Amino acid sequence: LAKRVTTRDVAERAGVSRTTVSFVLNNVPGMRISEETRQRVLDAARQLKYYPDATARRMVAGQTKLIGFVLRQSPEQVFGDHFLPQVLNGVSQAVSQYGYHILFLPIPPDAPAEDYMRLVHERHVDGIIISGPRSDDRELVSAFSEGAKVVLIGKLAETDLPSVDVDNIGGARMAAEHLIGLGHRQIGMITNAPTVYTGSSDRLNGFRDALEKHGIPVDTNLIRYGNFTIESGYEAMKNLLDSGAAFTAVFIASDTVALGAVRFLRERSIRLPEDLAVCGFDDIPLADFIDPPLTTVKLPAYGLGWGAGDLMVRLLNEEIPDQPEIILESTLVVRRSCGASVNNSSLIDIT
Amino acid sequence: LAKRVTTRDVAERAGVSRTTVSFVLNNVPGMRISEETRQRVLDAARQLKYYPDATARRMVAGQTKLIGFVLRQSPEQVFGDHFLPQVLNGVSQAVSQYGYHILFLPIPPDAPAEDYMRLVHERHVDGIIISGPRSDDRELVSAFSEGAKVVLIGKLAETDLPSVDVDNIGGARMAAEHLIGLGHRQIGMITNAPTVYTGSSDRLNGFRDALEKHGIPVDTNLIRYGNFTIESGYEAMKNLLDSGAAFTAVFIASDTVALGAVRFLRERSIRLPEDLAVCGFDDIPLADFIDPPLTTVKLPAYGLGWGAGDLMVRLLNEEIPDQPEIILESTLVVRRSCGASVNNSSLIDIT
DNA sequence: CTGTTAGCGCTTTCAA
DNA sequence: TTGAAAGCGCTAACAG
Repeated sequence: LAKRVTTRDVAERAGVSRTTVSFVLNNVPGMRISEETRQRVLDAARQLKYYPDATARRMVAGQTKLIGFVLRQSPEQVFGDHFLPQVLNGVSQAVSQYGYHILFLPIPPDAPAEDYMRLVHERHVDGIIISGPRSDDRELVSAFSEGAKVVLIGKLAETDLPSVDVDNIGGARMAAEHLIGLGHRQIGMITNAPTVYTGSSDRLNGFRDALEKHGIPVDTNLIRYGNFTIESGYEAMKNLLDSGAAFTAVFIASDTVALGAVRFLRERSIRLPEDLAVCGFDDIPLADFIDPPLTTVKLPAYGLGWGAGDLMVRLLNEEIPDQPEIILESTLVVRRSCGASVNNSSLIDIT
Repeated sequence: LAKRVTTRDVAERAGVSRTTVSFVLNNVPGMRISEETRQRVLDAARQLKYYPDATARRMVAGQTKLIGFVLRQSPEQVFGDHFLPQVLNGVSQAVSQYGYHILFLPIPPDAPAEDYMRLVHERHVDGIIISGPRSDDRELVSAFSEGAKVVLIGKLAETDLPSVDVDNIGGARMAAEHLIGLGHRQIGMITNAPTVYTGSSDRLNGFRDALEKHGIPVDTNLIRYGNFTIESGYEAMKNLLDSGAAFTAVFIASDTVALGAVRFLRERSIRLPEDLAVCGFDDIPLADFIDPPLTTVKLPAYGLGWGAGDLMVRLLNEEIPDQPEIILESTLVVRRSCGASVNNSSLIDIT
């Protein structure tokens, strides 16, 4: 590598001091520099192909202009993460206009929080966005109260850290009401994950809400628990069906889990939606392609990322966000797995 | 924010100089420090919760320990990118053990190369990995020859930049031979994208190779061109079918494009694989779930990322890689869309 | 209008 | 075995 060109070189070439170079190149306001000197500096910089050194700038600026994006997921989860590209893109777009870059750090859930807290302690980044925080990531709370900039994607129970999340309760309620509106009264549910996850218990609660609101008793025998995976959906559905309980519809709080359930239903030759109505959650890309296309709740993935990025920038600017906990609306996407009339058959409507 | 704790504070507290602090904390070899002093320093650091400042370290080390991952894709492409999570994970795993972090930067294809070259010029990063370089990203070549560390995921025609890519030719050949082995002689093809993309023309060439090798004339009338999207597959298949040409199988060089094609075939009530055998490329997660499950060519997404990360680390260590152009093997995943006998029905085999 | 000077926090010769 | 001092490249008070 050729030796690096510094302000010193530019200054020498232009016959001025390093300060002047800095002033000219940064267009420091209030610093009136003669047009002639100015040009000399600019020319010298161009000829020498001078680029300011980011690290040196950070050193003096006291900030890195880097935001850590911590993905608290196991590699397997990451692989199956249909939203990551959108979320990442959202974050990136939100912060790039303010001069920030994204430091991407995948961390398995079983790794100690220390692994990513180092990012903030050692000042690799100005703040961190944590996607999928674990409920025992308590370091976050103390770090935040000590001034660290932290934004959650998802929620951490019993904390008031700045966060962006999907309206899981509302989304689940919407799904359940759709089923109820279609005339179903015996509705089963399979959660997306164990209820230790806030998102899971929220979806379960939304489901319950809707039933109660419509005077339908919640039957615990119709509830099963998924675990993120396709397999867990297969097992849960098998278990639910084999229990002998009667139901005409199922709300499955994860499309991925629903995939497994649908597989099992196919094996048993149970037709959708004729024999059983199925409603999912997430709207993964597959949802529109399985047979029948799955009615589900669409999550605003890009918005999640954008919201987190935007919130972080505000935090970094010392703005006190009026609303540090952002809840994003989700929308019901009606396809054919519930039996509702759909005029835009996915087989024809290509968008 | 509380004032930052520096080596000075630790030194003061331990009653030693900053130098000693640095020696102790970094375990500098050959520096024999009395066990007592050593402990005093360690204690002081712990009590003060001292963390070395990453930026300051970079400043003196002359390297950032950051690797730029540039995603040269439009936002729409990013959204539909099923491989990104795996690739990112691969890169991250490969470099993290060497102390590197990933700087993630999505850049639309129509943005000037300058937008990401700044990363290397201003030394935000020690090197960049470019996923999906544009054929006119020539700055990369000159930058590389001037010592910049660059690794491509994909290929840049007529250059010998270090790169990691999939064996598109071999993969397409494999797909075509599978079809031929099944007895097909009139085989159509829909490309994944215009042939200005190296990957596309490679897949087309692999397809041709296979036919020629088996003495089957290549019929240009059976070739159509996709454009990354589902819609383009729909149109291409429609066009191919309406042309009146006769064929019993189609090789579609992208599962996404194949999705559109399959939609059209369904509309025309053409059964797979009875009426027409279809083979895809990529093995996107959906491939196993559409009806019938799609036979396709699986790409080593994680390996792509890992390979790029590993290559970058070697470059950074000034190792001259014996093989700067890595070509990763792809594998044929036989499902049911081609009519081959499959003992692991996806409806039963849950993995 | 421009230059001198003092750091940012750390590592690392070189002396003591 | 430890400390003084220089310096990474830049910015920004403060003079001149």
